[in-house]
Amino acid sequence: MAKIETPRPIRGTQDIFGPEAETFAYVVETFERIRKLYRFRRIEMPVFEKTEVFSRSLGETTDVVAKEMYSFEDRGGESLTLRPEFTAGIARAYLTGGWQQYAPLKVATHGPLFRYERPQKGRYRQFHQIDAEIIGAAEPQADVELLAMADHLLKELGIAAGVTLQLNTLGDADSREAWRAALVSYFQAFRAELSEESQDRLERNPLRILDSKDPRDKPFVADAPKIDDYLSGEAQAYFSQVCEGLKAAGVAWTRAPALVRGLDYYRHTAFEFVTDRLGAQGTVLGGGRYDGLIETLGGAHTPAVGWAAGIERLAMLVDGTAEEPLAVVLVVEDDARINEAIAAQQALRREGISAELIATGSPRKRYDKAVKRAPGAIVSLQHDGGHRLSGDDETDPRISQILALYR
RNA sequence: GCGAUUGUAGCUCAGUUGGUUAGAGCGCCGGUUUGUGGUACCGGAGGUCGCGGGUUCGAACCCCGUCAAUCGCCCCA
Repeated sequence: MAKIETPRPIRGTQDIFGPEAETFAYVVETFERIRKLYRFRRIEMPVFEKTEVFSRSLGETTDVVAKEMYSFEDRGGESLTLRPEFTAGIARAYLTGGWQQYAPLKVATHGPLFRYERPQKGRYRQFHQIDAEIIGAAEPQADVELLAMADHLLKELGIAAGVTLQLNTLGDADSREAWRAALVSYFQAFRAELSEESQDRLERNPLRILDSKDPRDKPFVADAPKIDDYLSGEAQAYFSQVCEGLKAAGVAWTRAPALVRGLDYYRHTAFEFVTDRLGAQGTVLGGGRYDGLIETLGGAHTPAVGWAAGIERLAMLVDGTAEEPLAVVLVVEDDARINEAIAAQQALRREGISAELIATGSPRKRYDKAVKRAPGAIVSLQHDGGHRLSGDDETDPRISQILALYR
């Protein structure tokens, strides 16, 4: 048989193993615990949807739709897309699954997402997020609850130090539009002095100029019109209720007037938990209120707010989570005793004591292998029919009891 | 799509101004030590030096191309 060249993994995918996989699981388990505490209901979502689920909601940002999504045709010629985010799919399910009856609905999920991007630190083509949404709640308390949960989660994960909550409001639809118009006319005046990217953004996505990294843009950004001057009374009241609620909940935050969302369906609250420990990819958890989204999918006007966080990025901030220590290693020094060892091993495991068996390779080396596993106790089954148990004083007394049964 | 950096054993890395059969540690396999908590000794297997081309008497090393990884730009729903 001709030997083939081993297929390479797909760019931007990862095989997660060992301590990293443990940390990944730790993040998910912690999220599950917190989400139950806040009474968010678990949902499971399909990994792919009709392309329009995502393209409709993304609207005019054609770059994203055309270049950043994993889209393909199925055998029936229908365009499908691997989900690049949770929110649009959840909004679709809310409409097609009759979930309106549960409104206001608090839901949470996690799993893989796919974006066709060049991988870099903390950014992969298949990546994983945890996600929480409140659908059908228009009041600022919903924003507060979601933010409090996020803050709580980061603290439980032990990564809150060095992470700050940046908070902004985009106002209601009118406020947002007025601000946007003011930004466009402001930047238009300096057009030629802006970076090429920002000149481009002026047409496509003017709000994005505010978080340009180009030093040529920074001086103009500093003096750009502020959203606060364009907020309607209602929008202002909404934002201050969110701020007051966060204060009551004991959640610290800083105002980030340049924090924006590019898509039109975002309203009011926008937020990101940011760290400086992850290089250029500093956002650890982000979200906001998307009151306009569900309408773009053909539903009734439905207020909603949510956030998502990259599991990989959270895991990078968590101090290494070690694999659970191994309780017992059984060393078979006499091959005739292998079945005796298997029986004892299973008995230990049924008692909830983790156990491994070493019975391969040079008999002389087996004990050394056991030592390297760093178990709580080593049991060697010897040629004379007896066994020797070594371990420290904390060794589980059940071990001796169980072994006695399998002499 | 663009830029920078890096590709040598399963892993982490040496490898001199270009010079004979390309090295170490760890891991793996075997032997010695009859061992009681990661640490000893001896030996073995394992390498198209990312891939292709070029320069040269001679290339892991220099040049061109290509692929991949990492980090950054763009984008960030």
